[in-house]
Amino acid sequence: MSRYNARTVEPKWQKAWDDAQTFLATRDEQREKYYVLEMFPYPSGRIHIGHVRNYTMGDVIARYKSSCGFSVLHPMGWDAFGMPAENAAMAIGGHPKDWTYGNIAAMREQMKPLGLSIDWTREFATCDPEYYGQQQALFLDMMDKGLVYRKNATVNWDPVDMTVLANEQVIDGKGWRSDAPVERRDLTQWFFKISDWSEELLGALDGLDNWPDKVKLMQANWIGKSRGLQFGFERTDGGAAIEVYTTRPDTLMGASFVGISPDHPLAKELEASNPEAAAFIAECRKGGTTAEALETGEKLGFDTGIKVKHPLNPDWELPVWVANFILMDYGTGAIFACPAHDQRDLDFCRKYDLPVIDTFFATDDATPVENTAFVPLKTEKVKWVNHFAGLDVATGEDAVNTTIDFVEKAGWGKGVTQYRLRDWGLSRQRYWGCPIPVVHCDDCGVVPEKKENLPVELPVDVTFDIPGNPLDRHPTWRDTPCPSCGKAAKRETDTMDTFVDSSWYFARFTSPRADTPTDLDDAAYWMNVDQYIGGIEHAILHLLYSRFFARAMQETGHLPASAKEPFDALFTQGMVTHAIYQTRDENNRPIYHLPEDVDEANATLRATGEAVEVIPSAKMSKSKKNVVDPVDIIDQYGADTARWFVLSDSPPERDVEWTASGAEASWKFLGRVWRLAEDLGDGDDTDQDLERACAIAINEVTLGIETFGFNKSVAKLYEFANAISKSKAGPGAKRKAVKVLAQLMSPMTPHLSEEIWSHLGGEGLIANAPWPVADESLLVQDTITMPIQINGKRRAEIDVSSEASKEEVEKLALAHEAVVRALEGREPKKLIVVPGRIINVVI
RNA sequence: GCGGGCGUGGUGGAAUGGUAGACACACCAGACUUAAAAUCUGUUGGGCGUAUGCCCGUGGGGGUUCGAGUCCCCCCGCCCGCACCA
Repeated sequence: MSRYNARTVEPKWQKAWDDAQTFLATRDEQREKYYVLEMFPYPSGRIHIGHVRNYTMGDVIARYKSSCGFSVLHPMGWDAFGMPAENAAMAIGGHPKDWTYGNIAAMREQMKPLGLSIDWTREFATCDPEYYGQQQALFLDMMDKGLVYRKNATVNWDPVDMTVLANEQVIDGKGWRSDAPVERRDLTQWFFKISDWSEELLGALDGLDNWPDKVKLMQANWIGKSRGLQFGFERTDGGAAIEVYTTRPDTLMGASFVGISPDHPLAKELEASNPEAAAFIAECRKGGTTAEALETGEKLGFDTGIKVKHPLNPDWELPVWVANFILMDYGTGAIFACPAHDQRDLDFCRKYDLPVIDTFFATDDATPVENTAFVPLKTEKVKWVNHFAGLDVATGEDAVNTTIDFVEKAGWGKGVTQYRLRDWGLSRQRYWGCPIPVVHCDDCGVVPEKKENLPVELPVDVTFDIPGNPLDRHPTWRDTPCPSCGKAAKRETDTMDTFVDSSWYFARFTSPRADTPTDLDDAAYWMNVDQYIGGIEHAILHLLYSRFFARAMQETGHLPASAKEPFDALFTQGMVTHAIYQTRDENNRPIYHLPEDVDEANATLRATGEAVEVIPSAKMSKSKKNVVDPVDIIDQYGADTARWFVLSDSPPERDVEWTASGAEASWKFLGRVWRLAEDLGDGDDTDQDLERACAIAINEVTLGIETFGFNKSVAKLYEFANAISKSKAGPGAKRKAVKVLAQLMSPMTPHLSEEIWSHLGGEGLIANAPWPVADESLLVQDTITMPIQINGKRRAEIDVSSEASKEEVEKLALAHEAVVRALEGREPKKLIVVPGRIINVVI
């Protein structure tokens, strides 16, 4: 008996697939196409076990669909621009380009042994000039269609390094390198007009039937459509009225002050004239730009001394405050605060001693608000106090609508639909990205580069020894003649957000070498992506931007109308986690230990026997040392084991914890399957039970794959393998069953399956064999077992004919000993029979 | 802070509102072996009971239902996102 040797078997079959060009995607109008795509990786340099999970899932789908007769496209590429390459250049020297391409080569070598069914002829990296040149062409077309514009926007500014920082580089409000407090600063930047598509992007979510509800909900909330009231507060000093937008106009009688953003025009006016205001606003500009920083930071206010009149009572004056938590980007940048029904407003009013006025109460409790705002659901009925449109008891929803109608009739405000979605700022003041292909000319203004001059390539002779954007200080690259008038002009030195790169790569895969962004015929054949797979962390930005880009590409003639929604089905997979092992030093600080240094069973260090603390299931992180390297796993057990393990146990959308014992168990199982096949004889014998087990396995494994229940498919395959090993059937029947087993396992463990297939004399490659079909006639059962509940608790079960009528089942149930005993001669209060399912006798 | 999700034995998990714990890990027992490994067989949610069996049990509390892990409300914990990380 020879042991299955993955180390020799796996490369053998990978070569066989390569030689046969098994995974080459070809346009075949005779066959239905299937495009499966996993979110492409950032080339960090090492593949991560999370990559293995992601790509294995896609590979299962791709191989399965291929067996089902589809013409499959399953490509791979690299999301290769971004900050880490520049950081590496700063930290260890060298060039971002060399670092990136070196990493790509290394990762490709680590990925290939996984045996993924990828068409590697379509591979590209977003930092290839061939790719980003087409992206520049696309950008120019979008410019032409008015989808791009420039305006001022706020960035994180490091006053010591004199450079723009990404949010990630701001730690507790300080620059990550300089440790200097970060300031907010305005720059002129490029924007995509995604907000024009708010309604379209929101409405079209309804059609995405094969997207997770949670993702659609997150996107809908992100777009944030709301209906509210916009009106002006007149100033007592005769200055321009302050326009506010509110989604709760019904609470206007509870207004306590008017608040404006530090970036509001009025605030800027005060900044120029009032030193105190200027000092406060300067204070507000400290710290990072994230919504999280703004909303979790201390709420600060400044009383401007300006007063406005309440629109319903000219004698009622409200103070105007500048408040640091009001965003200029949303609504009008000004609000009125109603502290009784908004916790943030309440906290602010208590802090600055501003009035709190209740406008409604719960229907059964009229306790005035103290330190907890009363914020019922908008659908809940509440009792109003002194509502100006005469409301008594009504829901918040009704109150809002009634109020807007009232105000519109009275003529001092209007109902307005707002979206929270902001335009997409794509400018980055960094080197390692796609250059924005425009030129700034003193005479002509902003001039698009000519298409024949694309790609605008990044210069290679740059250094990263000083902070800032090397493009900015590269005269020979920056200085260029104006494409329009030919006079000396300067290139735009901003590069594009890397989200731009990933917003259309899926379309490029349909014709990766085309000399236009896409080839419309290829795009029409391959688009849409039938199944997209990636992490939930991309639920909003990447997926929303891609949906926007698909529409923009349609407007600019690069995608057919049918590809408006680029991803027909989306699946968001969980992370691979691992326990953290730690001991403590004399100061009780944790010391982390690598998994291989720990005896898992006893939770002790192998070297010393010292006990370790085990923190289960944490995100893998190098600093916590809880990382397993897929390369080591493949070396030790082979790719099939790694693939089988990441598909086992945990449902794909949930996190899976990597354990050494689990990997070991997967490896043992695959060995068992090989031994099942190895010494099989042959014959004409058949076995009814095994045939039935085959039919059940085919149906259930297939269902599992179709519904992303890979863990369930795996469990069914265990059952099926167990059934075969326990079966007393003859060699002919067993041989047939094992061939089906190999086929059903082939999307998950393709190498082992090929080996078994060829060993058992299967025809050609199993990768090309058609997916097995269950003999439905074997699945029909004569009798079924039904549980009997008494008052909802299971007390007995009966076997009934699968064709028995409801009445017959009732009769049988009532005659059952346990039921008779429980009834004690009484009639049941109720008798529920769910055919084929359950019987419940209520006494 | 806001938006979204998750929580089931010692562990990973299974369960169209219908027998909670499939399948696997781990543990324990047995077979094989001089021995170990490997392999094979069997037991295993907790409690009570000689036993037919009974009680408890899906993060905590409440509700809807003949019936709730599943639906609703409140709370706790953890995870993801928050627009310049990818």
